[in-house]
Amino acid sequence: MLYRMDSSDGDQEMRISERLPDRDFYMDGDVVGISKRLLGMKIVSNTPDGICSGIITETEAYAGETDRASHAFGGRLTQRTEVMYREGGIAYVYLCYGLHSLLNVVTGPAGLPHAVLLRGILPLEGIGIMGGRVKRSINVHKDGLGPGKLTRLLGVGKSHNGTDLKCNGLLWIEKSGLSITESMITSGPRIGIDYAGEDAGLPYRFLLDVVQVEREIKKAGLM
DNA sequence: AACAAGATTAACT
DNA sequence: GTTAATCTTGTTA
Repeated sequence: MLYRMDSSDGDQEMRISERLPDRDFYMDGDVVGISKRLLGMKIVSNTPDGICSGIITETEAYAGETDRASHAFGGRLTQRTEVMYREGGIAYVYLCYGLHSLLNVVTGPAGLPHAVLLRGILPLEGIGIMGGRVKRSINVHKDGLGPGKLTRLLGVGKSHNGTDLKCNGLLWIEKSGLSITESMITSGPRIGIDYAGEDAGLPYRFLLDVVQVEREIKKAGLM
């Protein structure tokens, strides 16, 4: 499948498949490392409304059975967590507080229930479609921040649970081509997991400096 | 079968 | 800063 990048790229046209991270990218057992490497990549959704995308700007690592904040803590293998135990490179979507769909990237080999929660995007393509979903115009600096807000903008819901993110189907992740350095990343404790006891303080939340990212986006001609 | 809690958000005071 | 909205899941009985 071919897909034309926006006009500022002139006649540059590239196969999406060349931008899809390979299977090995998701198989890494280091979920913290993947959480950082996902920053600056592009998440894309394809729904009947059209294509929407955003640059991933905030992530959190959930380190499987040994992490008190993880749904799989203690080896809990249930209908809900079963997706986390599959091979990396698929989506884990669940309903939080009965209201919000939260989107995770499952990572690691089968049997290792690691996942990365996507907490923030900088909307890129399909901003008009996103506006329709929230019934007002989009503020790209605010409306993509928050795990529930991100899924609403992208039109992601429980039906996306288990979706393969390694292929361009309904929901996938692409390399953006942006050059992200360690100096653009800050880390801190995860949000909303006070119940996790001693693991609540782990610095497993990662944020991209939006100012620097936008500079990169302009440099790369994505905006 | 019943129940408490939750990886949140928006709209309040 | 506080609170309502809303429902699936995991746990306990």
